[in-house]
Amino acid sequence: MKIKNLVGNRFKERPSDCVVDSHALMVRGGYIKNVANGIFSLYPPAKRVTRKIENIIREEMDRIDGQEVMFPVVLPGSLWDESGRYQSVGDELLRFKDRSGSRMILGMTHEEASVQLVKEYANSYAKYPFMIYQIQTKFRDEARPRAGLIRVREFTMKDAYSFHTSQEDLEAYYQKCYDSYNRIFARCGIPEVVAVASDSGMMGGSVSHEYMLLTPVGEDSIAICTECDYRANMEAADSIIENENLIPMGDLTEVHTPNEKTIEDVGNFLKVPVTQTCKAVVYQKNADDAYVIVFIRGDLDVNEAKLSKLVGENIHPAVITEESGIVAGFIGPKGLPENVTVFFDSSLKGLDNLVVGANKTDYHFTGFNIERDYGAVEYVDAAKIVEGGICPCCGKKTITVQRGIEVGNIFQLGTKYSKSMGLTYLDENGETKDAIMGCYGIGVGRMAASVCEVKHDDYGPIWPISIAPWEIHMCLLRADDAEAKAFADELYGKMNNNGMEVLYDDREDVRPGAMFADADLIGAPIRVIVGPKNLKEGLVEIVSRDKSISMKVNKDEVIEKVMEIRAEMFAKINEKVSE
RNA sequence: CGGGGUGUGGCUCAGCUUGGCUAGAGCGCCUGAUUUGGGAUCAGGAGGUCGCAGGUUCGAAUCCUGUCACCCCGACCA
Repeated sequence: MKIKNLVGNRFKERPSDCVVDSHALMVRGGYIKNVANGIFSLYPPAKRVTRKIENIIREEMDRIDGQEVMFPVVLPGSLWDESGRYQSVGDELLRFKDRSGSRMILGMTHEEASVQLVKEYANSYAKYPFMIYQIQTKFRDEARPRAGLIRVREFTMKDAYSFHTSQEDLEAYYQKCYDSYNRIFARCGIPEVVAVASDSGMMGGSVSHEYMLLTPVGEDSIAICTECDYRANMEAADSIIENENLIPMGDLTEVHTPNEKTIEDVGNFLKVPVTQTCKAVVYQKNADDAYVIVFIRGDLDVNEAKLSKLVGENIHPAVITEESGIVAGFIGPKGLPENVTVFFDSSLKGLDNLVVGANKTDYHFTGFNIERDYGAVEYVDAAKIVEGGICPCCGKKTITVQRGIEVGNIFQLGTKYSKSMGLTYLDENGETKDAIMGCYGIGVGRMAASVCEVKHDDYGPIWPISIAPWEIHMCLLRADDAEAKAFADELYGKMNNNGMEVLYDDREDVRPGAMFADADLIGAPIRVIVGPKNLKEGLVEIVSRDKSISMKVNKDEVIEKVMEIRAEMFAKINEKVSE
């Protein structure tokens, strides 16, 4: 491929609306073109990167006995009625009607389609276990796409579905997938991706993991223990709080706290540490539904994902109305209206001298003791884990919170879809059983952007050789020099004949600086520079994009040397790939 | 969905507060010349109904109203 024929412009200046580096570089490098909010076209370099990622994924899925299939992008609403998700999923599921008025959807995930596909086939225990996967376009009508290819509405995803006859078999396969994913990320040049325990959200099921690439640009917060292997999405992380009573237990006293509404204000006003206060956070499902109030230690935040699980449905911060009988800013356990559901977070356990609201405008209680003044309660875990908090695994105060991009996930679905959609089989005893399922996803475009995000410099991406759009970028510095041109053309031909992937820059009238700037944006790991000056001495320059290699070699040994460097680069990547 | 911001040639932006002749600059693009080892120089040139629709006005990129799009924060999110 000659760069002069490459479709797509490269830009010197950073587009003003790009916030993250991968987005800016992929626009500047002629990788992507925005079509609509969260919808992109890919230029050849991006397509070449994603194709390589897809091929690595294919090889690894096939390695764990996956069979590639293809589901439709457009699915009938009725199929999603069967699982109940036509109703239960929110607006990110794009619903529309076809010409006959039938309800249709754009596929955002394919559990339903996968069950539909195998329902007739998988009617006997003898057919199990098996896994099917596809690499295909998904559409999710995200509320807020952002950061280039990292969060989009339309994207390519590998999604896999496994089917089993026992939980043990699912777990064994889940482990295989877990390992397979680590191999995929290592082969794509990002072995630093970590698996974290996660909340399974709308997918349902019990056990699930997310694969996170740690970067400040990431959208998810992850609790990581610096001592042991504990890693969990903030949404799923257990919060453990040990309390000490700094103030001796006193009598319940109502105090006047005019206009002191936030718990920090009240604490300051009463000169009580915020860790000896109890705040109330009010939630509800919808605007007209009953209130759910969580009491939690004043310095902590409620984890809404965990709370939703406790409540059994998705809840959101509530709008408190006058007629509700709830006194915003002065809410306490004592004297609440009857129709509210109350939770006590375990962070309050063991505190016997609390400051709480008195359910009366401008009044709080001091000396509040939950057992004595309210009654026995069952504490729940509804708090967000905090930096420096206690590790649920090793018990030390070693939790750090980092940001990450979710590049993949795996779920043990159980029988959620097989039960609702009637995927059953006959076991050895002729009994009808529900199939047990797992599902496994990887976002291809997001992965490309993520790699760019963690492997780049100011001038462009530094692609790992396994997914680089081209392995070799050859610059001919003086295309007007007949001798140099002849040599470079011949070298280009030979490299092509040797099966090497070369992007050849033989543009005339382009100065070296511009050529190198383009090469930096393309980000090929190996650069071959042919120029008359070196050629006079029989030399050709070879450098690596990451600057770790810089050498001049005899012009007759270029191919040999490049092959050697290429092999070393692959070897370095494969070192990190576990068996 | 709530809050904030921005829409001016392909890209980055100025001009808008305080309305006024043919709407500017840099980059990119085309032609020619001179150049050529880290984004060349000179000369000439193409390209914009200032997001769109109304309104105010003798006159609107500029003021008002509406609308659309995009970006950021939040909510939401396999």
